[in-house]
Amino acid sequence: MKNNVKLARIKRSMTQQELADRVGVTRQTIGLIEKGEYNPSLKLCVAIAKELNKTLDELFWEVESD
Amino acid sequence: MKNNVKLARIKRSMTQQELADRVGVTRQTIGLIEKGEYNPSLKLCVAIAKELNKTLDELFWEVESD
DNA sequence: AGAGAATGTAATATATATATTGCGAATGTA
DNA sequence: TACATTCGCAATATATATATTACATTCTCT
Repeated sequence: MKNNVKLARIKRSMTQQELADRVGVTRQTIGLIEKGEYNPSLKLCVAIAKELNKTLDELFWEVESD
Repeated sequence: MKNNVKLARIKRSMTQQELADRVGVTRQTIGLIEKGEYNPSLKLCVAIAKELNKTLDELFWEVESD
């Protein structure tokens, strides 16, 4: 479950805690998603994408690397 | 959690059972996702999208209606 | 070097996605 | 009519996403 969340978050100079608060989860959840160890729910993916001004595809579709 | 899964599946003339088999879940899970009552995992969303030759955005991003 | 913020990570608890089984309704078709 | 296919829809069981709490590590700033 590789993704571009960490990259997009840092570009917007947000902390994990800030993003977590804005999408209504804990910092740990964001951390594990960024690490690629979680398989997050669609609802959470959408919330994260909107918060980071990205689409689902930009964050989660066929991510090559970072 | 509205989406375009049912529409895309029928366009490819697949049954719920076929799609379920190909993405490795049960027919019930597909049915509930199509009905919009589930909050599926990202991994499952990606599997469904690939099976239906769509992207995440096409199936799950800001779906207006069907 | 020290302090504070941001992050990594682990243990246990809880909520919920998904499986399993089964039945009923609608549809097509022989 | 009868049979098969597809789908809707329950009830219960299981797996796993997420919360909670806590501590360690890394980085930045003074």
